[in-house]
Amino acid sequence: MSGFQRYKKILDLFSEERSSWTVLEISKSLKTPSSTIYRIVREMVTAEFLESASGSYFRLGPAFIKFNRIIKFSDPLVRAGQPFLKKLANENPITSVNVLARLYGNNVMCVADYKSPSFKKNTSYQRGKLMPLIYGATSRAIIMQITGKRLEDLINLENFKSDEDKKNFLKDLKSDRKKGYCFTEGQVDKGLIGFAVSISNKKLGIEASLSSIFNLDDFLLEHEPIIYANLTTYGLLVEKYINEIFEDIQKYHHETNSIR
Amino acid sequence: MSGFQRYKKILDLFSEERSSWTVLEISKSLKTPSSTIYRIVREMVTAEFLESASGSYFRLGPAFIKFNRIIKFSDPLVRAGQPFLKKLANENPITSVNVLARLYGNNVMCVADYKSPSFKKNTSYQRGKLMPLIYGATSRAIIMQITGKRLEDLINLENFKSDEDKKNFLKDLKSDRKKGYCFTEGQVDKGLIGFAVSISNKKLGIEASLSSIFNLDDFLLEHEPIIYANLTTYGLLVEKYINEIFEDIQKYHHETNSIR
DNA sequence: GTAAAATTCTCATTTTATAAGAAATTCTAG
DNA sequence: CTAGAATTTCTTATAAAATGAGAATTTTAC
Repeated sequence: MSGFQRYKKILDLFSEERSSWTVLEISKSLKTPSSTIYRIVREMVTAEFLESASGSYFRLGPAFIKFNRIIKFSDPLVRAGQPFLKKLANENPITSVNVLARLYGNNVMCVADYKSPSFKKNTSYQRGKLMPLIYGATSRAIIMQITGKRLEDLINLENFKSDEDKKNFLKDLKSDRKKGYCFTEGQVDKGLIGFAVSISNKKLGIEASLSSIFNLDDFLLEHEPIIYANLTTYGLLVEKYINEIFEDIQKYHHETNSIR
Repeated sequence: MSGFQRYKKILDLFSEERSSWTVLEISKSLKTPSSTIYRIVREMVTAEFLESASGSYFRLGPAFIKFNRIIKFSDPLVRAGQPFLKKLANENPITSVNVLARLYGNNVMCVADYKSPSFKKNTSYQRGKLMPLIYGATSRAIIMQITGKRLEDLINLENFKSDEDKKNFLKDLKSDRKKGYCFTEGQVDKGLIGFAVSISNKKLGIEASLSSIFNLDDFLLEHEPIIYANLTTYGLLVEKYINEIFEDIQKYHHETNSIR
């Protein structure tokens, strides 16, 4: 355990299900002497990445809330896409959850979401949540823009039920790429269906998707063209705004650099 | 520069105004050789605390979104208070911004906010934003629950305009403590007024506040008792829920510990 | 008030980080 | 496609920092 990993391993213990740990628990879990963990935890408390709670428990610190905010207000994808999610929800013919998601390591992470107020069911798509790479339209619209060795590497890390499954997945990917959008049914949450389009910006290294999720029960075939049209329109709009934000950033850096 | 500080110093460069940096810029800014920064940045990219953007720029990584989510769904204060903010907004006699805030080092940080849809002005109170310790009702309701040496230490770090100012501040603090709530006018945002009550839980180490912010123009004296009653009621309710969450956590840890 | 638990401290030893420059890779403009 | 520039990684001896066992101290709980 060295470098940043030393700290990361501790942070990775914290989850929604288990959000507070004592030093002794951490020490056992990482098989590291408690005197060492005490020192590291103290450092992280100073930096506000951890904070002490009651008992002798520690939990994630407010630094995450602060940096999350900075991302929310400066990340080009979130900045460009967030404002459109509500509009998309309002224009969809039936009640929906609308999601911006992107690649995060070997998973897909939701970075912004808007649920119509009338949408009842809980979905797995909420900001900050990791999603499987190979299930759901949201994820598929992201990987369908990746090709070659990179795609191969990503796919090889996944556990397909069978070789048959893998073949089908790759075939679907191809046809979705041609169609320009994805559709899946119940792959992530039962009773829900998803439509998605790709969002990308090479210069900014953005590989993402915009998706709308509906209750299967609400859905009629006649809705499909409207859903598709909405996603396509807003998808392009988001890409356009990402570009504008990119140019702003460039201009800003140019200015700050020339001043120096 | 050693330990976690090594990493923290880099992260602290990133802000809403300046959200992407090249290695060379970081290197200059921290007066550290670029070969060192390259290594550190690479580590942080692997851990997803940074990510590479276009050009040779780096920005904050998705790890913050992930951990922020875990906090949002597990932090007792946020979990207990978040659901009441909207209710509070709806029961207030005039349009409002409603905020949960807590101590964060030597500042106050907003950890949850709900703005009535009809509230026009932008306020400084948004989740993740740091606020001054000595201005605004939101902050005052937090420090008014701190006493003795701890209070002294906190206050001594602040720059008061004059000794007179400091005296007045301490006097106001005393009288607010007696009244049980705070009121300030235009200390943070011009044209806005704030009311706040304390939220605390010793066992969980929570020193926080619940506040409602209004447009001065909308406000009539007859609103005051209603505002005060709402804040007090919801403040107590939030504290009650924090307590319940605390007991849940205790039970959970008791179970998981006895299993082992 | 006291025993147990939590936390900090000490220090010899091991491990890791540092930084200068070389080497390799990636980008860019023609 | 290619040369040159910019970016990034690698190599290395040396300096610096982390480790962990156990003692010492502080805090907590009853």
